[in-house]
Amino acid sequence: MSGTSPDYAARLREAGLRPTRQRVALARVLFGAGHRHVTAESLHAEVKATRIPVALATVYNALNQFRDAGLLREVVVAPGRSYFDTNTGHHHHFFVETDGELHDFPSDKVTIAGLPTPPKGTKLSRVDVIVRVRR
Amino acid sequence: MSGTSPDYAARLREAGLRPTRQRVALARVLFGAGHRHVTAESLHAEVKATRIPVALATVYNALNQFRDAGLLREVVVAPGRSYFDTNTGHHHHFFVETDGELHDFPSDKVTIAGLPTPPKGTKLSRVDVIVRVRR
DNA sequence: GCAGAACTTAGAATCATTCTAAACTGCTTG
DNA sequence: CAAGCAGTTTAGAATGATTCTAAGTTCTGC
Repeated sequence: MSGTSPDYAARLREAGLRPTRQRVALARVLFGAGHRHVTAESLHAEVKATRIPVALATVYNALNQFRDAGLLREVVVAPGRSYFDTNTGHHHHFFVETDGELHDFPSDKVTIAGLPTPPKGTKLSRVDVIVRVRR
Repeated sequence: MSGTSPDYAARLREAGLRPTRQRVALARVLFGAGHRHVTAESLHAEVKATRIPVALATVYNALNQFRDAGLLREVVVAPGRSYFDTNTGHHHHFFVETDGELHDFPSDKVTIAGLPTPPKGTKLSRVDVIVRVRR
């Protein structure tokens, strides 16, 4: 067995989070294989399948903490439907309205020009572009 | 009394909606004065203040119908928070994350170049740009 | 090892939204 | 204009997602 398996505990510690059994399990699923889009429910199901006991509330807690720590980005596409994206770099989204699928696309080629300056007293947080398509 | 007061009943009928007492009351508040951003709750409060009895469920129904009829546009900015915008023309949004305010800005000057083509089998519905800022 | 803080948990609570079933109302026709 | 009926409204229950609570559990530093 064994190649280099990432040290999730260390990753969490760097983010200021205590590496508990369930946070490590969640991190493993989230960051173990390419970029992902998950909901609390879907992630909960996946982690339970690894036979590590995790309460749904813990998944919510962890997702919020990971997001606050910059490990995840939250994408809100439809009312009552919030995805967490493991890709925290610059990129935008396709959202297939008819079946709720979300896909990344890189922002390399995309240029947005002519945005007005933010209202005074505010500073830019980020610009979300969601390309909505339907089947 | 009286200047030219818009005929909301006719407007609703054109949209294929029966002009009932409460739909007319809602339309009056929504379309009576410039562009607006409302939530079901905020609109409900406003209409009740005009002394026309409306149930919250009716406000939800009407907002959904108005949206489907193209009289409104729905903007999803944060989980569990959905706004309806009376401006259905091309424009984008500022969202002040720290206090939940939403502001329009015209898309005249804004150009988005380099968007990839939609996944095959899908057709473009619309492109949302949300500029998130914080105080 | 141990204390204490941080974390997890089951289940209750909350919030926004939708559903249900019954009462009502606008519209069409006679 | 009376009748009838489909389309609407309504209060309240139901749902679904998320958060809170209070109590038990587990990390971490000493």
